Amino acid sequence: MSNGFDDIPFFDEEPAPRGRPDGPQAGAPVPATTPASMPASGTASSPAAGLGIAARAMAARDVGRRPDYLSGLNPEQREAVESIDGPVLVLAGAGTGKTRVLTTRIAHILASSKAFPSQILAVTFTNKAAREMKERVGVLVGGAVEGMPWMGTFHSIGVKLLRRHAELCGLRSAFTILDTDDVVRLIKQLIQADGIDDKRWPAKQFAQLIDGWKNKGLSPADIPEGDARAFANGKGRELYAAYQARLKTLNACDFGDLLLHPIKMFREHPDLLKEYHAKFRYILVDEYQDTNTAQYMWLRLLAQRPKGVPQNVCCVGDDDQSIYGWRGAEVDNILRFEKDFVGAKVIKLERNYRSTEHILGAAAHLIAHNEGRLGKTLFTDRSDPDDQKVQVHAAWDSEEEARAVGEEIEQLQRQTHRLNDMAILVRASFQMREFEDRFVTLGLNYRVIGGPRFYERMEIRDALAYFRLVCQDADDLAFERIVNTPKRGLGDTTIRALHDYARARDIPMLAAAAEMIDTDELKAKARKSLFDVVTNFRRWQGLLENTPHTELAETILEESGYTDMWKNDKSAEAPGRLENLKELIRSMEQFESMRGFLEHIALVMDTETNENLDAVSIMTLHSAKGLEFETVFLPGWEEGLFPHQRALDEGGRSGLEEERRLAYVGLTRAKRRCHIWFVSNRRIHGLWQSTLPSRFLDELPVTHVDISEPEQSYGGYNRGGYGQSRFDKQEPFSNTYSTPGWKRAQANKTDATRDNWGSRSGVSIERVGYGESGPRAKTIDGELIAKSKVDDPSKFTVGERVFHIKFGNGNIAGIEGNKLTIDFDRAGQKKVLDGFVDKL
DNA sequence: CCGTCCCGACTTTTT
DNA sequence: GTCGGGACGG
Repeated sequence: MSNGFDDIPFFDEEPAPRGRPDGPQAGAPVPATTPASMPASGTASSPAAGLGIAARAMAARDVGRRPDYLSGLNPEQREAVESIDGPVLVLAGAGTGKTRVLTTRIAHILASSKAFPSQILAVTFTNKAAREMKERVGVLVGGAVEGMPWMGTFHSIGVKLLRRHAELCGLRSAFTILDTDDVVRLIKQLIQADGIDDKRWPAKQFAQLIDGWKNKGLSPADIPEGDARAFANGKGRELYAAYQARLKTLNACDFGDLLLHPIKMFREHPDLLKEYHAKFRYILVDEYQDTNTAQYMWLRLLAQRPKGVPQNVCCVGDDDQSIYGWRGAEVDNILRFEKDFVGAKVIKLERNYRSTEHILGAAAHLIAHNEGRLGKTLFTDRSDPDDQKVQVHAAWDSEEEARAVGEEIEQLQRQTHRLNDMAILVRASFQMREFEDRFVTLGLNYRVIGGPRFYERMEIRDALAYFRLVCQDADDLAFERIVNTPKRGLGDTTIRALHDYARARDIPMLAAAAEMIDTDELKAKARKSLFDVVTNFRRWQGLLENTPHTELAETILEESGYTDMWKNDKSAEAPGRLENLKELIRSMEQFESMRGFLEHIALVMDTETNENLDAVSIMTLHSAKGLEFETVFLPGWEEGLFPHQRALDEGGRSGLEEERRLAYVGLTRAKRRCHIWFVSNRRIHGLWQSTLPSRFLDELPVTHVDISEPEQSYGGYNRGGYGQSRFDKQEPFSNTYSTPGWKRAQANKTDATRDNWGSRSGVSIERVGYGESGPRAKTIDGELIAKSKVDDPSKFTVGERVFHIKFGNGNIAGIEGNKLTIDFDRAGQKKVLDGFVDKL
């Protein structure tokens, strides 16, 4: 995937600033001496002098004694921590102590008095990671974390910069952050306003397009002509520009803008950028493999230094765990680090402290199938004959899979393993349901991580719209959301009239409403309702500064009739919604103002889980990154699901490699036990499909993997079901997809994609004994391949009548190796492995 | 203005 | 198969 860097003007085309920027800027204090020459003992010139007494005591204590935080680090980790000056790339494999290195490094910088806490820029991807970093740095350096305002996600730091300098980007400081939902609604309005058919050109799709452009750091003028023409009868660029203009009038930003505005601002105001150069003495970036182009540009701007001054940038990441390519992450960023930051030191962390040698061996062998990696090999000293190999299990269908996993979990539980130490990691969230159903039946505690989020609930979004409009009366999206919620007799007609009036005069809708009630353009009833709405909002806005925000929030929800609306609602969900609203108000307490709260809610989307309950975790592989469990279950290793068909169709080879990395992430979450499952039949989109084992199973090394025989299941490979996926050229799911998108994808399928399905002909094949008396499995270079019948002549003939346990009777329409194409009487045409059908 | 019915989607997901 | 959004009719 090309990222189009060559087209992007980078800062290095501008002259680099020379020498130290002028004296300390407003904001954080700057040490009087250059960091390099600063004495290591706390003197008047050390950062401690500028801090409070507690912090000073802390600093003195840390500086005065031997840094014992360094003990317990292995040599590589230690080097990563101590190489403070100049660019450093830490390639940290799974479970090699990445977070520890990052946090210890911060502690080390502080302890060496090289910078104030406020002079360290530490960026993460997720709030979860930011929180964890904060906690762990806190353990090391105590209260000094409080003085680290620049530790957070790319986006939260972006907001902070933007709030300070909003006017440089044509915004006011109280700007609203729109979430995806708002963005789509807004775009839809624009598409319709332009007279474009919004059926043919869905707003959602365009929102994703814009998101993609923003990920690449492209503003409307920069997008490739082809892209611009490809949407809405060629109006893509105009639409994007109109969208940006609209955001400005709404005094709003989308997530992409939180990065793009600062980039633009820094480029246009080099003096301002210099201030931040002086400020951020040390920059640390976590999960560097997940950065997209915009983040990369942002980072390079901030890391820029005059010639001769070291760029104190430390990026930590793992190219093998890059699983967010689909949302714009550029693995290239990490692969190119040494070129980008001249003189960079690259440190590999390969000693794994998490998993058994079997798990590591399996994971390493699997990931070795990827090209385009920097190449790390994890190792461990840990070797215990009792360690279990990675277990591969077969099941007839997903129901049996869930049942068997449930049994395994109960058995572990009987051996006094805690449920908290177990996780089920799925490829796609629809897989979760079967496990949930099963666990409900069993009475087994579970928690689903990453499900629907609190803030996405209707009542929460409604309430937030009220709050947003009070804080920022240009927020038309909020206005439109709640102007008729609860019902006030302000329907489409009224809203359209308001909208037109507002747009014609370029004023917010709330202001338009205020004006329109004095005209006779609206019916008396609507006018009265609107008058009430406007006076309410004016009053609430008046209360904003001097009323405690939780109290104000309650007032708003009461006076607007919103709580009453749910109190009068007889539906089953109503009490829950009221409860959620209470919860919302409660959660506001920890913020100092309503604005602060709104910002938090826009940026922090995760809901915390109840750690006290002992429960099995169920989550997607994506959300499992960064976590670890004693026992990990990996169900659904079937072609089409994992690797996912769409990843293959749309991503080609790199799509497949990303799926493989996902598998790698899954395996490396396990500390001691790892169970992989595949099934022969899965219901997808409501239809039963016969499936083939994932090619990733073939890529596991025999030495670290056991195949456990299903006792009496239909679909064990004893029946021949565990077929030669390596040689498989069919698309197992193809029969079920009939959507236009799917057909398009099929039509566009490239040869490159095909190749990935293809054989590895030329690789030597040998037969080795497998297990004691179990079935014999083939291996390729020490890999499993399924028991293969590829050489056997088929026992079936075309036209023959056969029976399949799930699909019933049918006629054989074609034979390809051991795969049969069968026209079933009821289920239509399907491809099935011959092991699953019987002659009639 | 509200409710019902039908049609389409349906990988992963942060911010 | 199931859910959600949109269109249309009462």
